[in-house]
Amino acid sequence: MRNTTYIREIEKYEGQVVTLSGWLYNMRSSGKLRFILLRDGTNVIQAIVSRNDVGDEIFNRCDLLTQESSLKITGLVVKDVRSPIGYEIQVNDLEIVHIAEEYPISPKEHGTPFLMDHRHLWLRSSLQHAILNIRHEIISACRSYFDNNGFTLIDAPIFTPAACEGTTTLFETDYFGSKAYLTQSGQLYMEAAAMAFGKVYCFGPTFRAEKSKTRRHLTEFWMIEPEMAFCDLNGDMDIAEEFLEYIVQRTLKNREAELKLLERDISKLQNVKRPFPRISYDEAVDILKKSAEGQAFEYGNDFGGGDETIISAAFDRPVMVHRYPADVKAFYMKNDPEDASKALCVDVLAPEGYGEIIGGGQREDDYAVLLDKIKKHNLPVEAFDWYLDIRKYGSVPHAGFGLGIERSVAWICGLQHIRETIPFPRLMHRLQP
RNA sequence: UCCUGCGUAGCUCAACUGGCAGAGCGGGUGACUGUUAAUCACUAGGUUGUAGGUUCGAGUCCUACCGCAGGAGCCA
Repeated sequence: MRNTTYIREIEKYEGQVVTLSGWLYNMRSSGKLRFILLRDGTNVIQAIVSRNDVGDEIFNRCDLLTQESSLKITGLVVKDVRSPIGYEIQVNDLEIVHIAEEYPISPKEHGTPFLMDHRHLWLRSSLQHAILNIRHEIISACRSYFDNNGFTLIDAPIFTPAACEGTTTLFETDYFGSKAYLTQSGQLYMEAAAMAFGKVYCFGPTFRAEKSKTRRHLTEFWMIEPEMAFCDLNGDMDIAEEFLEYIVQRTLKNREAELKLLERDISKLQNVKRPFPRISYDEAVDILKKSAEGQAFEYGNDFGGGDETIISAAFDRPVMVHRYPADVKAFYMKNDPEDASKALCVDVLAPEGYGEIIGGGQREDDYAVLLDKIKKHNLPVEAFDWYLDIRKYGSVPHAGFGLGIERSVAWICGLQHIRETIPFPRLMHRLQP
């Protein structure tokens, strides 16, 4: 058993009799007519059942149908200007596959906690369907970009023996009697892989046990992390902006219908073209100091969510902020040779207040300096033996970055909250479904 | 962890200063041959988050707890 006809390509079948399989999205009745909205995962189409055409037995079957019941409809595909998709089905036959119990999600308003409790059903709704289709497009574009530019996919492990960045809280698990942690970045492994393959990337889930309750945080999210040997900070920024331009422009091209359904202001995305502005941390602080709300900012700190919004509001496309104070950045960042207090790092801030979507930079490639940094951060040196080895056997300048998939999806879709950008979100207060 | 707010029908919400527990949607029954979140009529549906307290009387006031939402810190 296999479907051959989907609503997405219904225009190919105009004037023909087809069988569609799907679920009842909604039904209206009018005397001896039944209007069935059939959803098949690719789109929704209206099917008209007339008592005079199908006879009493098939017609009465319609009245057994409940919202989200599964069914097969056979009928003639006809053009109709009243239809949102231009076509409808005049039904000859209707087969019920399963009568659904009373469906909890009605076509009217619901609150997010209720919908999240029913996330496994909420996925069937049109807006969620659009968001996850765009997520699929973005992930597909990310992979295409790296695959087409000479990068090799190298999967990083999920279980790790120690923190990549000492500051963040990790999820701890029992690993045959010893401790293991869920990864918060594949980067260290990508550095090793870059020395073997030149240009590599990994794409996988990432875990943060921070008790963050904001619209920008998940405890489990997906990150794509490229790493390049023989690459400095400028080369890193070149790749980051070309990469971002590619995924945004490809999504615009292939997912116009979904973006329209989400009422996304497309013009904001059309601006996402190279070159992106590149400003230093010091210049970003100047922007803050000139703004009304940012004057309280203390030089030397990392930017908070509100600070990032002010900085990004000064530009009409993503802005790359480089050379933060080394003290607020991770131990593996290389210091700027022209100003040792700064790190050769870059954060890409999305427009419209969506915050940091990319973080990256040039890595420390000197053995002695890196060892010193590990010690200064109070990290266990033994756990980083293998990582230090990379600096012992043909060390080279190298750089990379990580892009947060969900924050990117939220930005491109124009969503208020990150939780709808992933099929089954994991939040501080949500592990179900 | 801290700050703020919210818990009333399946869902979304009302209920004045403490005075009979309400509506819309959804469900059920019926009407309707072009409906677009269809419409119309009828109908069922409640331990007001939990436990105490104040009061003649608590959805409403007080205390504690539980759950949830937003924000801060931290980060992608």
